[in-house]
Amino acid sequence: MTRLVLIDGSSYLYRAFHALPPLTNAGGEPTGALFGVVNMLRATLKERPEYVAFVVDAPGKTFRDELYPEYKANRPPMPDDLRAQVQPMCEVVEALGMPILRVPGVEADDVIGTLALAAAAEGIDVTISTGDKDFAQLVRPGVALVNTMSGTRTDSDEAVIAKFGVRPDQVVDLLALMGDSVDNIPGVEKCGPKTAAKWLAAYDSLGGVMASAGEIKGKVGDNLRAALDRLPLSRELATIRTDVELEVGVTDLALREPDVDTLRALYARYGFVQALKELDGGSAANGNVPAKATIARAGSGFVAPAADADGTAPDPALAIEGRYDTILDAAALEAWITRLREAGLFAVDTETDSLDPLRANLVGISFSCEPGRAAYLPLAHDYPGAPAQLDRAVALDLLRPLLEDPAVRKVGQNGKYDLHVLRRHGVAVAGYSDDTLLESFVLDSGRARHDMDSLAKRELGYQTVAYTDVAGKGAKQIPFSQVAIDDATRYAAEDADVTLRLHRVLASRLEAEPGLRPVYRDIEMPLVEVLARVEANGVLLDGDELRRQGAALGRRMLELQQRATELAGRTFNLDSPKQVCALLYDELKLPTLVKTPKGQPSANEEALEAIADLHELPRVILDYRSLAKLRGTYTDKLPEMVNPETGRLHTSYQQAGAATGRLASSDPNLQNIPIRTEDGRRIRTAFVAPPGRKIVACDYSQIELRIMAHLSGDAGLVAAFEAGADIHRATAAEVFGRKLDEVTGDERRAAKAINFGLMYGMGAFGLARNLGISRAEAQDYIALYFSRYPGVRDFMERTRAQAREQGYVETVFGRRLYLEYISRGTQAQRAGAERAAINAPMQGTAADIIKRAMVSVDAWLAGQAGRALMILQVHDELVFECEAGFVDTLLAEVVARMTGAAELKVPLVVDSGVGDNWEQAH
DNA sequence: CGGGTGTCGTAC
DNA sequence: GACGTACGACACCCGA
Repeated sequence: MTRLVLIDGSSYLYRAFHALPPLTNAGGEPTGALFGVVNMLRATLKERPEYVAFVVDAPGKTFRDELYPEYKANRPPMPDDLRAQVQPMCEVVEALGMPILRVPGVEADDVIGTLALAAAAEGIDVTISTGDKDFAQLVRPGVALVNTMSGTRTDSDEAVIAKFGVRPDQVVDLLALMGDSVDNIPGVEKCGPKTAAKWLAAYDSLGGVMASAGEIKGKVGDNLRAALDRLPLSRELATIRTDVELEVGVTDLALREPDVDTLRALYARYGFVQALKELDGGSAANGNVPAKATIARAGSGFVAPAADADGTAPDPALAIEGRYDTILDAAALEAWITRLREAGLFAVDTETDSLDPLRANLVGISFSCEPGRAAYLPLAHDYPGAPAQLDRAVALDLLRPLLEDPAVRKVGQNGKYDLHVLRRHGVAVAGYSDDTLLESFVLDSGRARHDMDSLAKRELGYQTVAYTDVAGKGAKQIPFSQVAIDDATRYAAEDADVTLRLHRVLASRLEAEPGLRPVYRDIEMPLVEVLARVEANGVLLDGDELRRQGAALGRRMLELQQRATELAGRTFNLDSPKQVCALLYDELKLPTLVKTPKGQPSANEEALEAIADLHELPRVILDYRSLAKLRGTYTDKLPEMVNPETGRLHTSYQQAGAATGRLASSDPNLQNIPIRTEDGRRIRTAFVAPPGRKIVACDYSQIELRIMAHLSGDAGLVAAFEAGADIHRATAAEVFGRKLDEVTGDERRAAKAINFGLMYGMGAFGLARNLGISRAEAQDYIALYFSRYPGVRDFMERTRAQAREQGYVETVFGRRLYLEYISRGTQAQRAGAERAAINAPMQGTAADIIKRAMVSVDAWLAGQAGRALMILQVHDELVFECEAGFVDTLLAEVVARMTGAAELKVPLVVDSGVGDNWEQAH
């Protein structure tokens, strides 16, 4: 299909100017905005569209100034440093072969709008490249928006709705209601995107909103009525014209061949190293940049500060002056490689341009094999005036034998990240033997933070250079590739240096704890690479299915919203607990039966459920909320997170995530995908296997209760599990004095609540609330339970005592959880610590067991040539993607390895399922 | 506009 | 005060 890309030049120039630091080239000319725009243009041209136009505003007044003299009156004049970059920008655009359009009397927006619709009408695929949200009004079949700076694409009604909460044809209405302080367009006071979208959802259009202005209550309603006269004008100002008389047509906008010589001269003049490289076919930069004669320099030089009063006393020997090299040529790199190899163990750290290791580009690597001595190897620093660096592929080829040698040990801080990055750049690291994050986690889970800055402060009394010190923060943050190499060396080499020093301290502490060593060496370290593989495998997501579900949920939400408005007699934000409380309790005078932890009236599920018999509204809010949750957290978010490189969804597992030893999952969290309700469970149908493959799910049956049986040794509980009984039914039979087959549904439900409640340290109060019975009855149940399972009572008492005496509790495999508040702090804090103490051995042992199973299963999978992949872990469940013909083999092997991961006093049982998607596999 | 807090809700 | 471990969405508030 023929493509046309329309670039909103003015928008990018302004955005790049504000987003990037005030860079200059060697001659002192400002280049920051130019640099941003050039990078954007290079990215755009990679797609080689047939037609392209770079559209900028022409000087002079436009029809909008005629309509409204105050239009853009608040705009400050263009800063001189930006103005100076306009001409160079046009030269680069010309040299790249792009037509530039400047039309007097209208704005660039109107030119873009007109061309976009004209081209789309001819069947051309139009992409508008802009950072300006106003263009969402133009989205329709054949017209898409991209924002190259943020990497977002808006190409459908659904995408616009996801972003703004309204359809493309409602965008101008939304903009009119909101107003725009930058362009000085008046809107409705206190009406932001949320309020405007809500009104438009209820009344469809600006006309509808204006006609119903009388119904809208509150201060914003008054503001709306005050603004009624102005709104038509605001709407006109916000409307992008699509009928401008133009002298050019789409066919005049063909992309020409670039003028390479001119480009080379321009890039060299402004110091755009990366762009130059690309121009010359990706080879190292040539004579236009300083020759690469630089040698490794010693001594960026810093002195570690003395420990702060609140830090533990540092070993003075550690506070030595660091000597950090920057490696810029092959000779220096080879010298370092020799040094690292001879050391036998070294710390390594990668620097990249993203927190997501599955998207990050490698910018540099640092090493250290001796405290205070480290090197940084920059590979892709790209800013005006950046020195020539070793070619990334060449440097990695030199490093590969070292990094892939299992006999040379590597230490990292959260090395899973670096393993991912290096793997994606063609290096399969071997010999990854130690991780300071995990050393700290195993030594001190529960009491301490394990990030490098905290560790350095606590263990070394040393304040590291913060990332934000070199890269800035918030809107001013720059990618690491634009950090000056000297600053980068100071930061990155220090990371490697500190990692190595931390390892020395933590490894010797670990050495002194024989009970903890196996947890670290046999469970956590082997798991690092397993998790990296699981994350890299990812899961295939049916994004269209989720988008369909999201749209359906949206329709139901709209109905509920309208119903809520009727019942309330006014509009309100259903998503705001505060507004819901004001409405239900202040206006409708419903009783406040539940309070938040801070003592305020609550609008949570329990509270609304409690008043659902008194009024129809609480039920509507509850229904709305359950749908809003699914849409906001899952159906709309997950498809956005699919990795474009792999086409799959990759979570990140935090190995030091939960103090008990459990993993945590994030970005996205795939450990809390719904399953309990039908609407929720449907989301799992979108976690699919590709053609010819199946999803296989294997989960431990009642693993924590089995561990409770093991730890307590309670004869009754152990016997029940050995008999293979339905444990909740068996508990009910014991507690209520029934035969197994006489247990009623309610009795089993109560027994289940007791079983789970006990594991969480719940008391009579909680059980009563849970089961809707009196506290006295709940107390009776618990007493009865303990009389039938006396071993469990003893175990809990023992655990509490151990926690108080030692300050920690242990899992079956020796993992410790320290409980800071077990013998100090408030009464509530101590009670909380006791509950955590009771829960941790069970939750933590379950975590140990599945981690061991994962290591074992992964070792087997490694020999199966990809016929099956481990793709998810959800605390007691492992999920695989597997060739259809290999399912039986996989199941046999996985079940054996999961059940064999621990020898307890009761058997471990694994349930499994197979299907085309995760829902079916249950 | 970004960070921090509060509230709510999903999983095991 | 009263059920353990997580992550994350949205609203709201504050300060730049």
